[in-house]
Parts: sequence; structure tokens; C-alpha cells
Amino acid sequence: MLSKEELVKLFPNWEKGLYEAVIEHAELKTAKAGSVLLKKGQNIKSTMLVVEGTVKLFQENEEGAEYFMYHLNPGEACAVTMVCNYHLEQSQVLAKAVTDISYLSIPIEYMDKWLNEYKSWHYFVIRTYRSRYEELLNTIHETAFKNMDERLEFYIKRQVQQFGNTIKLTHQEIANDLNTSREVISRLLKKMENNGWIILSRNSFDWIKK
Amino acid sequence: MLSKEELVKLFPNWEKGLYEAVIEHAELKTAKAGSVLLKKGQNIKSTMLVVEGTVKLFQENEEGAEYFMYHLNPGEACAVTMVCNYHLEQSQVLAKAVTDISYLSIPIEYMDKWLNEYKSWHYFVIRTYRSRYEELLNTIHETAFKNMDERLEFYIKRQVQQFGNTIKLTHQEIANDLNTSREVISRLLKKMENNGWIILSRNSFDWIKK
DNA sequence: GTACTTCTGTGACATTTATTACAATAAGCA
DNA sequence: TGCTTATTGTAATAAATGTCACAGAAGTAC
Repeated sequence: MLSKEELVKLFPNWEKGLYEAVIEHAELKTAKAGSVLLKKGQNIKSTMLVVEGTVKLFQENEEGAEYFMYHLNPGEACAVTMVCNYHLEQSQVLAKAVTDISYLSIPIEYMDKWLNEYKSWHYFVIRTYRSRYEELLNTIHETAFKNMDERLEFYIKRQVQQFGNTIKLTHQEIANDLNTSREVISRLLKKMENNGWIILSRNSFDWIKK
Repeated sequence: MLSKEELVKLFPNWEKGLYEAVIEHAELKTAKAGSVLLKKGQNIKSTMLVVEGTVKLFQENEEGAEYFMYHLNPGEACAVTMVCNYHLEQSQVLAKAVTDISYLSIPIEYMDKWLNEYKSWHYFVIRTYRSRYEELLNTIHETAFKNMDERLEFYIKRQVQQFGNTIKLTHQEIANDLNTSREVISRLLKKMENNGWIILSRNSFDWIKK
């Protein structure tokens, strides 16, 4: 388990008792890069708080296509799993580890309990929902109003913010995240290279636009 | 102001004290069909709980295009305005009255106060965020994965659910909500009529698909 | 090195959506 | 009634995106 000091760093402004409750009841788990943390349709049994690494959240359709929505970073929680009743709730989203990660897993029965016991948990849950709601608004903004060239640029900028100027993704992976075809991405990236925005390599490229 | 009985009908499962606090501090306001309740970029000063009528939530872009996301009905609240800090928060969305409406307006300073005082308010806020988050997921699902014909069908079905089989909208209005052009909607509606799904009239049409 | 696989580049073409243009019809109003 | 405006229908064309086909380059396994 994490020490209280480590928890404070990740989740500031919690109450003393909440740190202790987490230490007592949460389990520290790890997952390999690429592994699926939550499937669409899966029953939610525990809440996930990211400790290390990056998680990617997707909307999934009937054919298994995966549309990227947003990242979760250390200190952030998966809103979808913060369920405050005992009814079986099913996940509407797909969550995958981008890097090797570690996370706190908390059985959902504590959701209700802690909502009653810790004010700071309340605020944490509400802040989590609010910020994820805002991420979805951003995603809708891109998807509803913009063409693929601008959506790709927005996508790349989010990657840069997360992982730096070198983007280690194949064209196919990007195409999957944006629900388009590999050819479209290849063509648009080539155009960006011609514009001096990126330098292409195999399996990666660099964002050099100022 | 509403009576306690009316409040209980709209917002079941609140605590006794919360009903009284609402009666004391909320203002019952009305707005005409079509009026703007919340603009993008506007500072949020009060929370809105719908009492009567229907509200439409939009994502708005830089040019003023309006992309429809979801409806708010009586007993539901606008998640965006449920801000739990005193910092100036600006609205990311546009809210409009579809019909003549009445709603409760609560100054945001009570958000924090009531979160501390009423458990049932906590749950209400969290449930509101959760359900709006899920609505956004639905919107993303349609926008990201489907072509205009299916998106239009989904849109019409939501209208039918809200207002019944007669849809009183012009093609232009639908086109605005889906961020496409009027001609595209006219063509697709004509195709639906040929398929026996709808009957077209001027300023409205009927959904007759079983 | 050779064989094999994965990734990238690119042309040709199909489909979907957007734009332009204009006509026809219905409703509103002087 | 006749004029005006809003709404709808539709064709022609353009632009964006999706699909198919295939070739070459780079990495991997043997």
C-alpha cells in the first residue's frame, strides 16, 4: 500500500480519516501498458484512482470500434466507476492503460459509506464528475464541428501535452482513436510534414510546430 | 414559490430541511419558449432546477453554430450550473427553453452550504452529474460513429420521446441542431417518407414507423 | 543474408456530405 | 385578393472522407 505521504501528494485536501480509510480498504494494483481496465458492459465492482501512468478512456461501438475521449492521470479518478448505489451498474466506456500503471482499487460498497462519512470524498467525487464532463464537452466540440485535419491536430496536441513532442503511435493506432482509416491519417500527416509541423519516422513522429 | 408537496413530487427523496431551504432561498422564475437561459462564456451565478417545460442543452462553437446535446425535463437540474466553489466559473454550454418553462433559481453560494448540510443534496448533485455525463456519452456515440441518416433517426426518436409523434420543427432547425445543412435534412426526410417512416407536412412531420 | 511481417505512401475510385442555384408551394399579411 | 416571405424539393457540382489496391521501406526472425 501507499504511505499516507504519497496519498497526500496525489490527493491533496482529503480528510485525515479518509486517507486512513483508503489505506485500510483500497488495494494497490498494477497493470501492463495496453491492458484493458474496464470493458463496455462490464459490471462495476470497484472504483479506480490512478496512482502512476496514464489511462485512456474510449467510447466503444457495437462493432468494437474505439473512439478516444480523454486521458486519466495520476491523482485522477475514473468517474464512471464512482457509482453511489448498489444496483448493478454497467460501464458505458472502455478504459485501457497507455503505459504501465498502478492504481488504487476500492470496492464500490465504500462509495456510499464514504459519501456519508467524509466531506472531502464528496468534493472529490463531484470534482471528478465535473472535470470528466468538461472533457466530454471538448470531445464533442471537436467531433461535431471540425474536419479531420483539425481533429488530428487537436489529438496530436493532447498527445504532446501528455507525453512530449515525440509521438510514439502508428498511423493505424491514431486512425482507430479518431474512428477513421489509416490512409486518411497517413495523408494528413504527410501534409503536416510538408507544412513543417512534424517530422515523420517509422512508429513515431515529432511535433515541431511552434 | 412552490409548495412543499409540489417540490416532493418533482424532487423525491430530499431531506425535510432541504425542501425548506429551497423554499426559503430559491426563486421561481419563468422564461418564454426560445429564450436563452445560459450562454457560453457567461459567469455562473445560480443553479437551475427545471420545474415545468423542456430545456435544450447545446455545445456552441466560435461561429455561433449550436450542436444539440440533450434535453432537461422537470425534476432535472443543469449540471453545468452546479458549481461548488466561489471562483468565477464560466458556462461551457448554451441552454435554451424549448417550451415556456418555469424553474428554480438558486444562488451558487448555497451549493457549498447545502453540500455540507444535506446528504440528499449531495446525492442529487452526483446523480445529476452522472446522468448528464451519460447523455454526453450517447451524444458522442452518435456523432463519432454514425452517418447523418442514422443520426437524424436518433434525433427524431428523442423528439418523439419528448413531445410525441408530431415533430414541429422545420428542416432548417433540425439541420442547425445536427450541424449540417438544410438540404441534407430535406433529402433524408424525403427518403424516410418514401420508406414509410414519416409523413411530411409544412413546419412539421409525423413519425409513423412502428 | 533471406524470408516474413508491419508500417507507410500513394493513386484510383466510391460514398457521404456540403454548397450553389433555382423552382414550387404554402402561409402570412396588407 | 395579390404580394411577400418562409419553407421545401431537387439537381448539379464540389469537397471531404472512406475503400481498395498495391508497392516499397523498415524492422524481425531464422
